[in-house]
Amino acid sequence: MDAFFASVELLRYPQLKGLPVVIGGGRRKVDEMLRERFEGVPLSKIPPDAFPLLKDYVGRGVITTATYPARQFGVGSAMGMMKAAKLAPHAIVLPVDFDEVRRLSRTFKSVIREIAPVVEDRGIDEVYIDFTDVPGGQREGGRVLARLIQKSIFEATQLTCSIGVAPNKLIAKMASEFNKPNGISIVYEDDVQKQIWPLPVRKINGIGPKSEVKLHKLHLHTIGDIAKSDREWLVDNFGQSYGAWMHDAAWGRDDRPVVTESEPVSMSRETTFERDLHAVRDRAELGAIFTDLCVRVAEDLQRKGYVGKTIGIKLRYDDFKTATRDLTIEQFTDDAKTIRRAAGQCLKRVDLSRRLRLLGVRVGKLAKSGSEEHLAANVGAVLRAEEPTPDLFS
DNA sequence: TCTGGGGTCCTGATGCCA
DNA sequence: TCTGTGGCATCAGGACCC
Repeated sequence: MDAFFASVELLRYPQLKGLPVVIGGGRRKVDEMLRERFEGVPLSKIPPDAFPLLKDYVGRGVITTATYPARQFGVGSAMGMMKAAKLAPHAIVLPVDFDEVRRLSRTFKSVIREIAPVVEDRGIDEVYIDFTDVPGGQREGGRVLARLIQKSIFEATQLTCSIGVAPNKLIAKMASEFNKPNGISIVYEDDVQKQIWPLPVRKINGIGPKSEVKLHKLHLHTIGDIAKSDREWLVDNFGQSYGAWMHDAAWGRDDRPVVTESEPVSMSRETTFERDLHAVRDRAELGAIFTDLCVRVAEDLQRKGYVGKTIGIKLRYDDFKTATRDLTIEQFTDDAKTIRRAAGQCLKRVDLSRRLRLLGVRVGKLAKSGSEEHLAANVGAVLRAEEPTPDLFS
């Protein structure tokens, strides 16, 4: 198989080119800061020197993305806003416009599907493409097709796009990062040792911060270090599945196909509070948030046409420790009240004496609404008029 | 000084059952 | 009746990704 990995560089504001900009933070917060001065003015019409600055940001939130000039100060994705404000106080802050991002994402993917139909969705700004059967796909090792894709995306969205071309998904993803932004990189099977092995271990998609630390402790720093270490030794240290996978990945071996269709496994809603809340002292507030989360998950399920059987909650305490509980009920549901009742049961099984910073509600074990699976489970099940059992938040 | 929100997948503990 | 064993489902936590 020959694979492309393509990712678009989202959100370009021409008037901010070359300036340090961070996008993210609490949406409401940034909107408030903007509204103080620019009620109803579109972002593209606001002059650069009028945007709110990071130093004036107060509250919780993380950075979604940052321009390259902002990254020079050491800020980047997933960093807390308050920490970023210390590093780059004069960087401009922009809110994330999720509706706009989703619209661009749909266009980006449909443009690609028109050219090469075998596409795997990998989130809002990324896809894998199997171009083995695309006519002319092999010309110049894939470069001709990659250029066509870039050009078509730009015409439709004004967005640039980086593309990696390789024998499989794993290498294509790494290759796409070689030439950002708006680049094309081709890596052949024989190039793995020269081009991939010198890279830090973290560049493998699937090795995160925890594994990186562990690898460093074992004196493994580059992908080549992993490749050259003994497979069984890796298995001893990282477990059968992960150790063997890591060794294969370092050798550029990956036989995963490009998967064009998939069903969701779960749907959830969660929120971090502006200040930590206490189950007893802030009961009314927590209760309202809890109910609202259940209503929103139910709406998501209904809108997308799914029902679920496993209802779960997620709590994050003030020390950032997380607790989850779930409960599998007899019938599939997309009903807010039913979800709320089951989630309330879960709530009784966690420690509520400590302050909370986050609350979430999740519905898993999904089936298509009205599907055979759904009906078979629900038809014939005893319908009991259950009294809502009070929980701590109600 | 902290650290969003929406997901997937894996692992280990535990309990049930044949 | 007692004990062992293997398979399976459920649950909790954690790593990772965008």
